[in-house]
Amino acid sequence: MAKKPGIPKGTRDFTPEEVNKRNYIIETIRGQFQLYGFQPIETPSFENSETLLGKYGDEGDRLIFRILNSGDFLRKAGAEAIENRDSNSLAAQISEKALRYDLTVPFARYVVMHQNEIDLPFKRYQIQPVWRADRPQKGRFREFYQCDADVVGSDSLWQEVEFVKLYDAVFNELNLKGVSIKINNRKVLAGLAEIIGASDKLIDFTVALDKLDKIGEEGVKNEMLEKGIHQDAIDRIQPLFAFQGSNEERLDQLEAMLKDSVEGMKGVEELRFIISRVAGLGTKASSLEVDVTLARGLNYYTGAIFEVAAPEGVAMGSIGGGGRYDDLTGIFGLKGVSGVGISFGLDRIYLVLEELGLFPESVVEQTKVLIINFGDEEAYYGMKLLESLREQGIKAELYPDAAKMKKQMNYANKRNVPYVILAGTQEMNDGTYTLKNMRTGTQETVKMDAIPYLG
RNA sequence: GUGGUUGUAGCUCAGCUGGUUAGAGCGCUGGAUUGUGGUUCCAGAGGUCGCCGGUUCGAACCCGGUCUUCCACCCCA
Repeated sequence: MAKKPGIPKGTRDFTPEEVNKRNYIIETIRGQFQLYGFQPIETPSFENSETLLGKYGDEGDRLIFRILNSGDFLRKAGAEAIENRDSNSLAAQISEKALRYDLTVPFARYVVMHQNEIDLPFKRYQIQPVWRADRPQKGRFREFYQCDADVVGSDSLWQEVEFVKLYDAVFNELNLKGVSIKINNRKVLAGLAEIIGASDKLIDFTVALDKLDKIGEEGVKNEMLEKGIHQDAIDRIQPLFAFQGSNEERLDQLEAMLKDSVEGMKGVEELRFIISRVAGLGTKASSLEVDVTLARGLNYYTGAIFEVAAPEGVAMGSIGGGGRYDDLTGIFGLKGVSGVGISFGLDRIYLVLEELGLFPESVVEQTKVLIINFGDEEAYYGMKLLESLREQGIKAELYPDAAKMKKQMNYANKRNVPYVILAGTQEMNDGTYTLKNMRTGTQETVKMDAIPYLG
């Protein structure tokens, strides 16, 4: 007997129902991307290792799936690395390809390679799976979809405003209310580090600050101390731990703290612009909130930083993120091209919609009409009807076998098919068919050429 | 990558300090009902107890390893 099959940790099969629901989300996002003027591209599922490695920090490198070379690669590998059991050195010699880790770096690579065909500013969207060798948890997989929209070649803050509106439009169409779009700015974080004399510890400082809602004020302070940030420096940012009020009030407080930092003040100014314009334009399903503790993607973000939190009460990590990276393509040799973009986490949005029961019923309904099969002659009769139904755009099918009535009805019932058509010798003689509503149980016999109204 | 947790029928779960042929509900198949499903009744099928090894007269239960699940770190969609 063959061993029971399985799939790798952190991957999933999707049932027809799940695929339908996923497609509903994808089509909603895709539709809004197009409405906002983004154009689709796709990139390979794997890239040259050197394209990816070193772009996401040490932590990121660890999570990149690497692809073993083909052939007898060990023969060519350096004996030294094997002898010393040096995995890192050996890996570089026996693996030269790696699975895509996100969609942003491949996009940067794309822009550089296609720079002569692209008209700047270039707005692209991309909906594809990415892979991370992470340890799975709820809402965290090793294979998952990102839905990205980015613009390169424009420094305008109107892009940031547009992205907030885009987020809002998608969540509104998905009927997902109460989403919170958090925004921060790398320059503000850099300014804070600067005024406390910890510019060299920017990453440690912000990573600690980012954990405020998780480990609390004391936890954050302890972590900062552990990272070598002095107590008197921490005291100077004390107001951060008691940040309150409206976005404007928070920005006022920030400004007061950052008045001696040119960079910090620039960050506040940028935030002010985005906040005020979005406030003026309004949002439907989500709210935009300044969150000074937000510190994601610091390895490449240089301006705005976005993170999207599910509505309150839903235990889920962020369902989206993004930000601005000046010089996005610099790592691949094309200087002076700024990029800004956002990402939707399809798999997490799915879990949130599922938890809140927000999938429309129509997403699951597939076939509208099932024609019962009483035998070849009757099936032939039914086929003619099938054709006209399909011409009307009504999803319809014939039960392929002349199985027992009960079995066929049961099949329709379990698959949630709302209508069944019965056409046997009686109907064939009269030139009619019988249409049964499976929800109400009522049925009527109508002329063969009458297309049913299926409400 | 670190620490913990989970795994028994298709699904959700019982299963006593280790002791005969491992159970329930739901689902599934067939029948009651030869052109009428969802309700009801009757009958039936389905499990190498995640996998490998060990302890024991005897293991679903104890021990070790491994895979998987979920959780906390790390990090992140």
